[in-house]
Formats: sequence, C-alpha cells, structure tokens
Amino acid sequence: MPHDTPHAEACPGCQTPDLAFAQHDHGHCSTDALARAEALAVARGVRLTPVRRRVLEILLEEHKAMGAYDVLTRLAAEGFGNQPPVAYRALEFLEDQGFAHRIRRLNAFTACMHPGEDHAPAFLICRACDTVAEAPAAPVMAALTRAATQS
Amino acid sequence: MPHDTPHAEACPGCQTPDLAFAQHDHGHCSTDALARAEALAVARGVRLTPVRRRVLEILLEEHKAMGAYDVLTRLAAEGFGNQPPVAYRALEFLEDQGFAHRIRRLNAFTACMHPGEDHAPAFLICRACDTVAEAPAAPVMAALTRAATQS
DNA sequence: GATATGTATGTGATACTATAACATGTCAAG
DNA sequence: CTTGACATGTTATAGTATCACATACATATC
Repeated sequence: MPHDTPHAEACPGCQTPDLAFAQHDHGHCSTDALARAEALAVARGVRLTPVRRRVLEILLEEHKAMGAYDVLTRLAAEGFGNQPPVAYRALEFLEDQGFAHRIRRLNAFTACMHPGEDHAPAFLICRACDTVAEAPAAPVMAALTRAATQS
Repeated sequence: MPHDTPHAEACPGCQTPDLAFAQHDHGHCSTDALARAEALAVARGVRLTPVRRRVLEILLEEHKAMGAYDVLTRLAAEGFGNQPPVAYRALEFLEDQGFAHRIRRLNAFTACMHPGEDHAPAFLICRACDTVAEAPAAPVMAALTRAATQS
C-alpha cells in the first residue's frame, strides 16, 4: 500500500509509480539485463533453464523487491512447480550467478541491473512501495572497511 | 559452531571466545549500559518492567546477536511467558527506546552499547560465532546519503 | 477506597519465510 | 544405450513473526 507513510513523499516511485520505468526505459534495460545473463550463462557453462529464466524475467518486470513466495505464486500460475523449493532454488541460482541480489533485510530478492560487472551494490529501498534502486557502493564499502579495521 | 569457516580465522572472538569480554571489561560495560537504560526509562516516563529488563540483561550478557526464540527460551526457563509475543514485545520495546538494535539481516537482536547517545551504528558480525561489534558509521552513512541523492 | 483508564502481559492461533530429504526427470558425454 | 551430473518435483518440517483476544496491573480520579 503505497502513499500512506511520510516516507512515500520522498520516493519518486511512490508518487508516480510509472516514473522509474519511464525514466530509464525499463523495457530496454530489462531485456538488456536478460541478454547479458543469457550470454554469461553460456560463457560459464551453466544453464539458464525455463524456470530460472522466467524468475529473472519476473524480477526484471517488477523492478522491485519480491519475496520468494511472491515469485512462487507467479510461477505456479504459469504452470511451473508450486512448492517453495522451486522458487528458492531458482533464486539461489540467480544470486550465485550474480543475476539477482538477495536483500536479507527484506526477506526478498531483486534483479541485478548490472550482471557481470564487478560491483558492490547498496540498495535504496522505498519503505512504502518496495521499489529498489541499486546504487554504487564502493565508497560506502571503503568507509565500512575503515570502520571495521579500527575495531 | 565456531572455528569451522575460513572467516573464523579473522575473528578474534572466534579464536579466543573470551577475548571480547576480557578486552573491554564486559561486566562493567554491561552493567553500565543497563544503568543508562534504567535512567533513560525513568527520564522518558516509560517502564523497564521485569521482562523487558531481563531481556536487556540477557542481550548484554550474551553480547552477540540473538534470535527472538533464543531469548524466549531463556525467558521461559526463568518463569516468564513462553509464547513468541512475550519476547517480541520486549525486544520491540528495547529497540524503540534505543536500548537494543534489531539486525534484520540475521533475524536477530543485540544490546546497544551506547544507549542514549545519538549514533548511526554499523554492525560487524562474525559469520561463524555471531559475535557483534557496533562500529560508528557516520562516515558510512554520509557515503550512503551521497549515493542516494545521486540516484 | 472504589472505579476507571491506559498500559503490559498471557495465551492460542496462524501467517510468513526457508530448508531438508528424497524421488523423479532430463540432458549430454562416453 | 548407459551412465552420471544436474535440475526439478514433492512431502515434510523448521524457523521467524504477528494477530487477536483475554487478563492483570498500575496509576489517576472521583
């Protein structure tokens, strides 16, 4: 339920749900990410099977943090298995390959926008609508590492 | 089960379980944090009831990330309620008052080492033994904020 | 002191998240 | 064609979290 917390006021995605998509031609970046994933899978000799591919597509379409059971519901509706491991296994595969990220804080998953690139992402998550932005976090990591070594 | 991941090699707490306590006189910092919490509770007009107080003590004693059910088990053994809400409510109270932190990534909680101080903590969590160190994260936050505003 | 009010706790039920364990299927190499 | 590795299906269960309602307890008011 968007629009019902103060936080929503600061989130473009909440105010104009289609904004995120319009802004960056989501259709394109989506098919692009998918294509990269396919290529990488081939290059690595791993198989982007129908379930796995479909899960990635779903994550890309939604462009937000999705729970494993949300994904599972979609899969089941499309004739794939309807038991939790079906979703978890596909999601685990995607995460292992760097095609998706697990956001443990939300018990959720989201498609990676830069598969194949070496990156340390931080996630900007709208508390109201769960839209996720992936921000480069190299400087953040650096600060963290500094904090860590000092302790 | 400590000592069985490569990561453990880098964690002082893993190698010498008592180190964290010896190093900083945990007994003292523990009672100190408790005293601060008591004072703050009075100052704010909120009640640090027996369950709440005991939960805080447990978190301070353990000095590591504890699941709600771990806490609950301890509570039940001591004659408090044995249903999940008992633990969750006390933990929520402690978190609201800033006496404890919830580490969602671990589905766990830990006592705050600096109750009352305005701070933005980052947590350094040993993957092997769940010992938690609370590091000052102001610079990390700054980097994050920068990343956020750019997106 | 009796009563009313708000807050805290007890308790049972249930929702949500995740994994273990084992059976079955599928594909490609030899 | 068989074998072996990987993928999926399926059942069961573990682990995390919240809801809803009843009860108790403290404080303020009359």
